[in-house]
Amino acid sequence: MEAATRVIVTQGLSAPTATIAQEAGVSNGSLFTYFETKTDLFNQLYLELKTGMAAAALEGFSVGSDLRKQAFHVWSNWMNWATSNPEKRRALAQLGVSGEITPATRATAQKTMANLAKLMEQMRTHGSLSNASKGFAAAIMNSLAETTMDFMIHDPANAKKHCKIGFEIFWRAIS
Amino acid sequence: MEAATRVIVTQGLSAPTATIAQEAGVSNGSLFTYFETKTDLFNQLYLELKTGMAAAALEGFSVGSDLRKQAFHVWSNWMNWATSNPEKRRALAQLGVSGEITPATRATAQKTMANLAKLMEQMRTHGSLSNASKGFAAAIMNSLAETTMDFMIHDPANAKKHCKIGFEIFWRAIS
Amino acid sequence: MEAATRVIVTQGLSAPTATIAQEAGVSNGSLFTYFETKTDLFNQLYLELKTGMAAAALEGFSVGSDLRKQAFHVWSNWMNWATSNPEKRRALAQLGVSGEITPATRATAQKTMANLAKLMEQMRTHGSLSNASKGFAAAIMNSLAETTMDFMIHDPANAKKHCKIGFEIFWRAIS
Amino acid sequence: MEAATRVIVTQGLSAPTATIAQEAGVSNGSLFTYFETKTDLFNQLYLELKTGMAAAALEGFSVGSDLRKQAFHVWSNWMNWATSNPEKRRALAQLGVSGEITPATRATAQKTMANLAKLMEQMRTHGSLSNASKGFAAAIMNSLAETTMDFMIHDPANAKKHCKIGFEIFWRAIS
DNA sequence: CATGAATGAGCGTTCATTCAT
DNA sequence: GATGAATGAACGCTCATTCAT
Repeated sequence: MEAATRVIVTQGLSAPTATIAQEAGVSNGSLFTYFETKTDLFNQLYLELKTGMAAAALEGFSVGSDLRKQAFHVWSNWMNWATSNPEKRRALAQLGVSGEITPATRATAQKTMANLAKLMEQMRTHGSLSNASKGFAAAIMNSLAETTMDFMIHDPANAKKHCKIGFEIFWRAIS
Repeated sequence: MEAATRVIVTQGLSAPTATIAQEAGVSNGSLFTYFETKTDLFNQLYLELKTGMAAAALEGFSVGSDLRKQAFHVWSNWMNWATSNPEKRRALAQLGVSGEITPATRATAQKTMANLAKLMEQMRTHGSLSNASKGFAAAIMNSLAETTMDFMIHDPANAKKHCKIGFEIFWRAIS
Repeated sequence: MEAATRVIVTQGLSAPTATIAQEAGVSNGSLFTYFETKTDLFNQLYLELKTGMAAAALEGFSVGSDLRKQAFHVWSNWMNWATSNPEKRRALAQLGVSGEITPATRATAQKTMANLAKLMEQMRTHGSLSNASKGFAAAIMNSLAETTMDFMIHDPANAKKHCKIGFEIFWRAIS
Repeated sequence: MEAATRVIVTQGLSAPTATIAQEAGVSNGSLFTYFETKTDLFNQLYLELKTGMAAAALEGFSVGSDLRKQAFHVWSNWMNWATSNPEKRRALAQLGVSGEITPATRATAQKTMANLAKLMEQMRTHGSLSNASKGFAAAIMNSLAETTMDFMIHDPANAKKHCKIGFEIFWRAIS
């Protein structure tokens, strides 16, 4: 999985399976002992990365009274994960738009983000997004987070500043 | 170009050039009379789509006193273009993340969006994004617009509603 | 023809017909007004070059008493042609080994060299090659001449010296 | 290699790699397991054939007092190799003029012929070619040998006679 | 289970040739 | 006769996948 992540980042999804196997230190044939097809590998990887991302975002999360504090906690975790794992993030992004990921995989991935979704839903109902649909609100929040990550990774010198400004925009947009 | 757009949407960027040629009603060889390579085709298409999108967004735009009105005009145009040309939008999205588009093409494309960028910059300096960098602000605006488009296309029944809500979020985020 | 000669020398026989047409200043289609196929062009060119070479070699040739003088006259002419027309020579060489030249063309080409063949035959019968077959003797003479040409063209500074030494070897070999 | 030799002789260097693979009894893809490119195959084959030829020519060669005997020994070996391996010889000839053989390959091939070159050089310095350059002398000797081979293969009935006459011409030319 | 050679379908691109204008 | 766009067969090469060892 790690090898695949690295290779996808540097070579894209069209990278030969042989390259991934080599990067992982196994023979090209062995790769197919663990993954039936290349697509299967991609789906498993997508799931693993997404799950890892969700777990990281929710780490240390506890339901509390102050929604803004909860939100900022998760936001920080998320940004932290992104800046600490830029490769995973890029691989995940590539996989997400690739057309190789089955609806089933996407659905499973959604489930691992259930708690995140719950928090978002809370924010939606308590703020100005209440008349937006659930999915729309979540997508908006997600896109603001992703954009912030992009800039934190792209411009690490000002990462902290971007993180803070990003959250402020986020909060203003939804509250 | 139209054929390529259609094929990219249904089959992705890895679609055979022969398929694109067939869709265009010409022989596989003829495709290379017009485009030196597949990559060249993709770059030209990207430019055309992006230019078309920018032109659509700015149609009927005139500098006025009320920034919100200007913004809403462009927003509406943009959403209109997206819902009227969902295929172009999807193809453009795929091309944009593909790694096939050269920096030169991206730069040229940026130029066609100069007026859009100017408007965004105005909004940034006159609102709460003034301490965000220019690029960051533009990316935020763009991502909100893209997310809104997604939902308008995905859920056409409520397109108008999404459009309006999207703009409100947008305006709240930046003002 | 001239264009084809130039292109063959620089690009080889696999050069596109379009390139030859361009070099000749006509459209790719026009080439096929004059030559039915690429192979046809090659055959006609081969014939023209070979004929030209033979004519050059025999220029000013007159039957006389001294065989050595006659031989040297032809030899000099031949070497002169080769050094003055290195491109023609190289093109001719490429065509000769190409498998594109039909037996018919080769036969016709032979006929244009009839006088040269006659002289060679005279030399054979009057020297030590008399017990060699006619074709063998001619091939030997030819190969010595070709080798000498190669070195005259390759090392133009010593062209004259190579020419003289080559002839001496030639004369020693056959007399 | 053998398959390639056979195919080159019958179809030329422009023969499809698939044909060579088929002739070798492997799939078209497998060919590229052994040779990175078609050009690479040609270069390796050239080297193998040239090395084989040199080895055959020098077989049983020992430095002795009589230069003529040494020369005739090598000459006989060489002619023998040529008549026993007409396909190899034709393939080698085609490869040699093809422009696909890199200077590096040619240089390596030269090294395998070092002993042959040494013998030729001895003959040059001890005979009438002493005022010819080293390369020129070698080329002359080579061309006489090649011409003789051609006729031995072309007219097998008189092969022995051609061989003997060829050597006599050769010896007369250089001594 | 690991290996890596073998497979062969598939793709981007080329180019001799045609033919409507 | 000249043009050059159109054609489509052909080719070199790649790579996901298989399978004997």
